[in-house]
Amino acid sequence: MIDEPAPSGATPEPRTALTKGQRTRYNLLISAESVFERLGFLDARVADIAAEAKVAHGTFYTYFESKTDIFRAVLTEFLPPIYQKSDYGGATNPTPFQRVEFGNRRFLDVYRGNSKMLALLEQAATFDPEVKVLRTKLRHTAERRIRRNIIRMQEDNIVDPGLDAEIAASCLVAMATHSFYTWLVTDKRDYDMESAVITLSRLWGNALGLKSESSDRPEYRSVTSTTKGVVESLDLDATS
Amino acid sequence: MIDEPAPSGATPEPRTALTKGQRTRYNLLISAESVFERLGFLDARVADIAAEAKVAHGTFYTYFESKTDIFRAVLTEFLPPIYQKSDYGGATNPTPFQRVEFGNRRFLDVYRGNSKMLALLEQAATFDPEVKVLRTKLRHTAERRIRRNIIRMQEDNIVDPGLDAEIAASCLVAMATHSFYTWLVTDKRDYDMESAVITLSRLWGNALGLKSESSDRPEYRSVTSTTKGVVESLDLDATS
Amino acid sequence: MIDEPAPSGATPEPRTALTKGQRTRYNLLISAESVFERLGFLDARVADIAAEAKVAHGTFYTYFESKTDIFRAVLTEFLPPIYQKSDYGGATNPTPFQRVEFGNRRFLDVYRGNSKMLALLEQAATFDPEVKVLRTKLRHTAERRIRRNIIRMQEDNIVDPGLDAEIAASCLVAMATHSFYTWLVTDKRDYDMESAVITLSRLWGNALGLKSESSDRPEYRSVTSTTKGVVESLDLDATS
Amino acid sequence: MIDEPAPSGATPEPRTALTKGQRTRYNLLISAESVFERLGFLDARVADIAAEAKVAHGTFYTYFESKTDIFRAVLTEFLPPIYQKSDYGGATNPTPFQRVEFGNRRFLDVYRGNSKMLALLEQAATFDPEVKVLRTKLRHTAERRIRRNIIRMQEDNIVDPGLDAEIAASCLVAMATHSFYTWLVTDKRDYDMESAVITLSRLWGNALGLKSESSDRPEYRSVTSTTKGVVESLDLDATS
DNA sequence: CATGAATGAGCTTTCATTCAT
DNA sequence: AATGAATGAAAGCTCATTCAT
Repeated sequence: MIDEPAPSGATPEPRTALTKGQRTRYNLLISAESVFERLGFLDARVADIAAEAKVAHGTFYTYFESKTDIFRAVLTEFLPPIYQKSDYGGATNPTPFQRVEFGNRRFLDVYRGNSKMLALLEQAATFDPEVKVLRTKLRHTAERRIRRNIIRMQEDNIVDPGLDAEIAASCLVAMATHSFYTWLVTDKRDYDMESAVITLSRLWGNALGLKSESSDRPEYRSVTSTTKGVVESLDLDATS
Repeated sequence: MIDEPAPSGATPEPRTALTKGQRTRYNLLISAESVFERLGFLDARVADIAAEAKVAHGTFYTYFESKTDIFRAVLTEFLPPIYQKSDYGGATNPTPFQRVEFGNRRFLDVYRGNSKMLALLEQAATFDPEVKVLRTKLRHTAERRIRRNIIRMQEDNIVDPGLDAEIAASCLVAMATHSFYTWLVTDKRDYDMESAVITLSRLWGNALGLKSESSDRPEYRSVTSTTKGVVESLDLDATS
Repeated sequence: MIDEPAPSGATPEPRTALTKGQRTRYNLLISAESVFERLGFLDARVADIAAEAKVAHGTFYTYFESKTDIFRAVLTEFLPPIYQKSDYGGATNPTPFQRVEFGNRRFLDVYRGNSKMLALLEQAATFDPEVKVLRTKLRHTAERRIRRNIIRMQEDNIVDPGLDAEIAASCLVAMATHSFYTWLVTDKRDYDMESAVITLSRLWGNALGLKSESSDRPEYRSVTSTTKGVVESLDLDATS
Repeated sequence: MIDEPAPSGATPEPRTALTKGQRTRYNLLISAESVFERLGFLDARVADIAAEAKVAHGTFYTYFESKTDIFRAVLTEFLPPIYQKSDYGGATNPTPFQRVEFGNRRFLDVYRGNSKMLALLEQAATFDPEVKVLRTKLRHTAERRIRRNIIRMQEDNIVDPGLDAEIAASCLVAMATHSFYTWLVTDKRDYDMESAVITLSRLWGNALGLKSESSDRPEYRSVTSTTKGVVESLDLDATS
């Protein structure tokens, strides 16, 4: 973030010198993302992508087999980074409630910064099996991490032990992702996102029956919002 | 087949005698539903629908303006009934926890019986603005009802008063609908749905900080499942 | 032939009233034949065929699935008639030599009147498996008939009994068809076809060791040419 | 692989040391033959040939002007040798019947060993004028030689003098080449080739009315098969 | 109302060939 | 000579929609 050469949004800049071919491929990817975001998958034409990348129509097919192919490439090469674990300096000993809120805030950032891409992901998942698999994989990764956290907290006796950890994880991920998806991607609701994150996190904590050892959540008062600390619980990095 | 409207499953049969034109229109609707479920919106062709309805290709356009038109008609005329309020006989004085569980069970039934249609709804909502509006309306109706219930229960002091009722309603609807959507429509997971409903309901109740006057939820034990009683909290009927 | 409405060359005129669709299909077939003959299979474009039939490009696909499809249709619907058995009035008791000559003369007529089509058949057979099958079928039908005649004549003791009838039939059909093909289709040689048929027939008769009971072939003199009588030996009608 | 031209089967190996450029050209030819045999002319792509020769796509055009160009080169540089006169040691004084059989046997060998190439030759001749010329030239060479033999034998009074030598030669070449082509290239018939050659040769001899001075063909018995002696009658070498 | 033939814009994809490096 | 990226003309095919009968 600090010493990197100014990444533009979520799309990562290639780090090393590129051959001419790699450069063209990269330009096509960037152009495709732009065109897909502007027109959606269905209305986007290969011609649009090629034109935006300033290459001949046929050049497109030197690098990608089809519109679907480049679409998947955009998702697989540009999406994962937005889910990468981001460490955040000091923040010693976050309470469980804080961790939940950190996680949800991280989610908010991801949906805020990539709403178009995520809308594309959902759209394509409805008709492209491979994209569906990608989406399922991302979701599973998130669920797995949450599930582990729930189990650990159940062992620590600070979470309702009557909950099925796996199903609960699935439900909570559904709540967080779909809420943000609804608010930011499909419905464009004008909720105050600060309040929304706090409410969502409170529901989440309540749902688990979360009891901090040191009673970090004062009964019926808003949690203190902060983004410090390592976000672990919601890391969706598919490769981890 | 010839003199009977042949109702099937959730699709409502017309109640009164139909003119020939109405009959043809109805046949087209039924066929469209079948074709859309089989092929998805994008791969379905008007020709398929006409063929399945045993009418000439051109006849289609006597009744519907376009493929999108009949698609919307299928959704608006066949979907609403699946969200109809279903009263459930006796069941006197259900506890709040029971009501939550009843609601979620009703949700389960809806997703179980209409997974294809609901998948179509999601798919079409990603590229058809009118369908998107329809989906948003259905969701709002559900959220409104939940919100009212939350507010009422907050007034009765049996729900966490620190929660923003509107946002909480949105989150909880997201959790329930998206969980079922994931489990039954997109991922086809083999979770035991009985356990899933119970876990989901428990999370829901916990999230709200639900306290029954008569302590209806024994600490850390599964709720008794029943489908009797009137499902109010999740009624999505857009007309109500 | 006499009371029919002026058939044009080898292409048969439809006999009954045609619906609009059948008329269009027929026009496309006629146009396709013309275009294929003019440009060959490879250079012919669907657009050319549609244009020649004066229909929209898309109309083509109402009747045929692809260029290959209509090509096969042209061959299967227009070729078989050119091989149909043609009776030829009186000519009582043709001698075996006369029958051979009749057959070859019939062959000549077929190749003369349909050289373009037969060139197309050969061309397409080199890359279209179905056309190859068609060609093989036509050839087999011819071989079968010749074989039967050879066997019968061997039984009558007027043909070299040391010949394998099947292989001999295959060789003789190869000789006749490929000679005419070379002379008339590929090389356009300016041989006098009258002499050519006579020489070919004499070779054929010699090859079989043909001995007429009444010595119909005067030693070393040209046979009398005639086209009367029923041509049986070379009937290639695949349906018989 | 590196310092050897790797000759394979019928394809002639270059005899002298090659420059790097010549080596590349040769590799391209070998690769082209392989690719054409595998895919046919139409489906073969320049890219395939270059890839198989392990050179860059563009390098192809340093050596050949087009796909058609290298195709012709393959035919002219690799086909002629297969028609080379092959002397066959001792075999003193072959009878005319033996010579016919030798010739047909030689033909059989050629078609057996080069069916793919000969199929390609036929295919390309249907759409490439230059290849057509090549094919006609090969055929003419064969016909010329047969014609000379026929004339000589007619002068020797051992062949039917009523036959037009040129047309007869054309017919007999058609019979032999097209029979083998049908049996081995297009139809893949499972005739016993030994019997086939004998039948074919017998027909050939009969057709010419061949009378050996010393009656070399015992009435209705198979000729003795041998491949010894110089094959003259069917030598197709276009350069002779 | 029903028919079904006709329309044609619009998209994807291929690959022989060129050319700057 | 060799490279391999870039070119772009061409063609096939689809299918929602129209319309004359």
